[in-house]
Amino acid sequence: MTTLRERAEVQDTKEVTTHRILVVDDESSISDLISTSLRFVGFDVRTAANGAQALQVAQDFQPHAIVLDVMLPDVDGFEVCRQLRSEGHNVGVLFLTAKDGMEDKVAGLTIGGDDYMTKPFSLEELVARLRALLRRTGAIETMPDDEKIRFADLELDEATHEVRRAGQLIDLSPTEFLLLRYLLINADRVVSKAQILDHVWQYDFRGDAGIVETYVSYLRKKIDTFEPPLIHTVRGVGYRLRMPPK
Amino acid sequence: MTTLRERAEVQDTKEVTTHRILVVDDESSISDLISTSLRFVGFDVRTAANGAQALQVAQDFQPHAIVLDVMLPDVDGFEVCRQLRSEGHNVGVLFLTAKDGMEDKVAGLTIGGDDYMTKPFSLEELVARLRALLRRTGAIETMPDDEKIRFADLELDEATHEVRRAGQLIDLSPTEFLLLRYLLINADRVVSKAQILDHVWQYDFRGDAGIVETYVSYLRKKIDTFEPPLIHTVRGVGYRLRMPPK
DNA sequence: GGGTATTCTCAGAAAATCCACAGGGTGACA
DNA sequence: TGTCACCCTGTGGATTTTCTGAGAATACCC
Repeated sequence: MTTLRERAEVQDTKEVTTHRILVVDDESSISDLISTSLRFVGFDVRTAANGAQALQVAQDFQPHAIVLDVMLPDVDGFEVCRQLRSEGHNVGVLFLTAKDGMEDKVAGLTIGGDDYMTKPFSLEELVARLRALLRRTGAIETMPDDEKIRFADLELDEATHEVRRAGQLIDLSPTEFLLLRYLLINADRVVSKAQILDHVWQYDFRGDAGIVETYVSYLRKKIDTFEPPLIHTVRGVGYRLRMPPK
Repeated sequence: MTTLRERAEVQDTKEVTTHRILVVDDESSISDLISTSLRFVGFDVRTAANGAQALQVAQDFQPHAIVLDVMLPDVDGFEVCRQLRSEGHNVGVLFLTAKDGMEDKVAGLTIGGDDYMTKPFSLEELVARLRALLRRTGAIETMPDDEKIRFADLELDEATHEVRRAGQLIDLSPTEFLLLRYLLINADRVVSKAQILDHVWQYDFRGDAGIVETYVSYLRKKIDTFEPPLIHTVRGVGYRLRMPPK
């Protein structure tokens, strides 16, 4: 399996107070991928490869949130979660599940402030969900407006998943939303198609980078029919969200 | 394989705190080319020819960044990277990949601040990407303005890929951008056409040096329509960016 | 189940870029 | 002032990159 890594961005959203995240997964490729990604956006990350280890690490790491695979070699994720809670750890948990029949079961078990995602997922989404989780569990105290990303007359609301341009509501598909979000987070800087692919698409996507062009085209049709256009292509390099040059 | 046709350049941007870079490639022609180039710009370079050696050297060299070919005789670059990280080396990696079937394997290379380039590349670009990598991984502490290179009323922004003359935005093609960047880095110094060719063009470029004249001409048409002209030719020697003598 | 939305591939068109080449300029120097 | 080497720049074709529409495959929703 490929180890994922690379590049440069999201300085904007670096965590101010560094939050501690525990990542629990027995596949090292996955936990590497996740922890690299989370570290990069500014979290303090520790990993565990099984339930026992998870409990142990949680004890002295005292994480603010846990990314927890439900399928572990020893006990399953739910059990780990239960034990943590009974030991008084009051942390949010983001469950990871394979894409089998389990989904409903997981959904039922994530009653509190918890959440779950099915593998494979996009790293952008992982980060977004984790932040939302931290907010819900009070680990991040948030101003009411804090969940909106703005650029020019463009506004993206994390909480409601609404996007507006010039006040007007715009309907985006999930992928379009993630792409726009990534562009917004990196507003004004050039991001390459490879970067976009790595962050917005599921980590096991093996297709061509041409898909990015297609989605940029979709996005333009939806948000850049307004004036002025905000999505600009930097030939040979990538794309960039920017205000019209003055 | 090409050797550097001429030496001596880029003193301006010598690293202040010398950064240690580990170059890992089994083709000695490539690793020579790279390490020579990096040493010139002021890095402290060490090389390794395979994965095992890389791990070993990394251990006592403690590099700030690694230039890592993914195709190695023993283990592949991804594995090397993973092992490094699991040993606690928290360094940025700039992967080098061949232009062929690698495309799908390339997925995920830009996740954690790392980057990749496909061979063949231009040395200018290598250095630029490496610097960006060091900035991202915090090995270079950066002022917000640090990604701009200025000379007179000329300004080149690495992050946005914008170039301005007298505040006015100027649109450059990728090669024009690299060329201008090279001239800017060597501002006030004469650079020969051979040097330019070696640094700006891909290292396997087999064409005529006359191409440099063509591109200088392009550049002049775009940035030297302003007064005063900044690109000066030093007959028989090369080109030089300079302010008009008063 | 059927209809709709979404994702992704593919391929042609359009545009930008790259590069070779060649004629005309220009500076250096005798 | 003539000559020569070097340099500038326009032309044009090949190549690369990007955009976009059409359609197949899939997922989602009622």
